[in-house]
Amino acid sequence: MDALLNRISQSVNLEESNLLPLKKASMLSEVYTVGDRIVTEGDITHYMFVIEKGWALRYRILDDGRRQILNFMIPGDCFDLMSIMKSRSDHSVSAATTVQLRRIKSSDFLDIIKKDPKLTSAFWSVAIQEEAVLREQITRIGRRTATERLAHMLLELNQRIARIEGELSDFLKFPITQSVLADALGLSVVHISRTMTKLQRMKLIQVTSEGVYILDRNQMIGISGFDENYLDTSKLKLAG
Amino acid sequence: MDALLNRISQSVNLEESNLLPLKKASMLSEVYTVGDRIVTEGDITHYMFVIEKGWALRYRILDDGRRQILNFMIPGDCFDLMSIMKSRSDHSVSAATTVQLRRIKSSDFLDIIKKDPKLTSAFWSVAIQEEAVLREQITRIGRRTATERLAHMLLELNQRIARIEGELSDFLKFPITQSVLADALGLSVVHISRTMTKLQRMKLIQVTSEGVYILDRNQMIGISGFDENYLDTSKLKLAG
DNA sequence: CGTATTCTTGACCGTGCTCAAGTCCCGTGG
DNA sequence: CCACGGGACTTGAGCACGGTCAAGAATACG
Repeated sequence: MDALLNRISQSVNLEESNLLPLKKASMLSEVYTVGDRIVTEGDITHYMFVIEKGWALRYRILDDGRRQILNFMIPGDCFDLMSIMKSRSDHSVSAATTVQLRRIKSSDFLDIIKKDPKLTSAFWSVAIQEEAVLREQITRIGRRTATERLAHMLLELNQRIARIEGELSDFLKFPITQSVLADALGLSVVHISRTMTKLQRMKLIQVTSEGVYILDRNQMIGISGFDENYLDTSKLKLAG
Repeated sequence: MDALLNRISQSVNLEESNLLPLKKASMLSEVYTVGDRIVTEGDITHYMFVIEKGWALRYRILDDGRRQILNFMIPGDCFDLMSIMKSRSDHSVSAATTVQLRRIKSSDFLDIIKKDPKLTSAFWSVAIQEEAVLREQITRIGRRTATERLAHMLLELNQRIARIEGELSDFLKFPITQSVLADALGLSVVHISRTMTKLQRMKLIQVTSEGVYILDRNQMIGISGFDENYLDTSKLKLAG
């Protein structure tokens, strides 16, 4: 429950007590390992999921096998909030690392948040952020160069991790292959490799098998046009 | 109110009576003309808007002037549902044609939909579709070629118009300059022009000053990988 | 009717792709 | 413990898709 609490209490002052009903109604899922599919395109899921541990990917596959990663999901991220409408999923979700989920029946979820305005507010905030992440992804792949895309993506993930960990670290633990990164950024694997090398030669990052050190954040921000206020929802509240 | 009614009654059986409270609490905006900004990045809007007439654009501008159109908004589309969280807008909205809006205070909107489960359901559905449109945009610009992107975009707009007009027409009234189309598809104006010409030479479309005739829908679908079930929300309902 | 914007077309260029070979790393089995 | 195999990453060479620049035509607008 910690992942969820951390996530949604950024924008709304929640107590453990607000989460109790969710906790009761939800259960931990089996553990998924790398590559396991959690949701398949076309499915109707009857659950809302929260990532407790690990990273997951939302993606679509085109007829000829091309893959587009829509976004990365990290602990505290929720999906599919939209399952409460019983619609078919237009994309798949799979585990990028070992993943532990918490799941709650859509109908229970709906009942619970309807009864607690703070929870309603919290999940609206989650939905807002989800859309913001998608919009950022659109401008990234639509109008930025390869170098900008990569730097921007690393900064975004670094920042999103910071929000759940409570502090901004210069080390981004990054369990993602270059092949996944390529499909996220609309580039080829080869070009991702070259671009990573380029960023390292520029002394902006250092790559290890565990992740990426951000050596010069200011210059990274400069070349990528990253917005430091991105996802700053600390001052959100429900209209009324 | 017709635009809104048409839009949301696809997924939920709504009567005029469901909309009455919204009608009472909302008002028609002044008319915007081409290029007028409706929302500016960084604004906190206190209103939810519905497009009654005309087309609008959501977009972001990068520091050096590059522009990315996030999506096209047509009659019946709503924004910003998210204003109920009082967050700053991370993008701008402007009129692509003469635009007439209906606006309703976020707080009133929230009160009204909370009282009517059908309305709650209807607007969840709107939010789902909004996200689906963004995801489609990501795969389009991330993993499709210029020709595929253009054909796919035309089919999407054709389909979205069909949903509000009630029937699928082979003529798409298209009030958009190639410059806007370029910024939507992550391409240059010059390349949009060449690609339109190419589609015409292939006898897939015919372009007039008023819009685009879709001459061979099947082949268009074939080359673009368009999903005909896209946004088919006719069977959605609220979990419970 | 003149000016500005949009669209078209050509020539050239460059970012990023493809193909291919080679290295590194790690897990598995002999 | 080493040999093997597979996946991930790197690097080079050549190419192509789409960008840029520029000039001219068409269209819209004041």
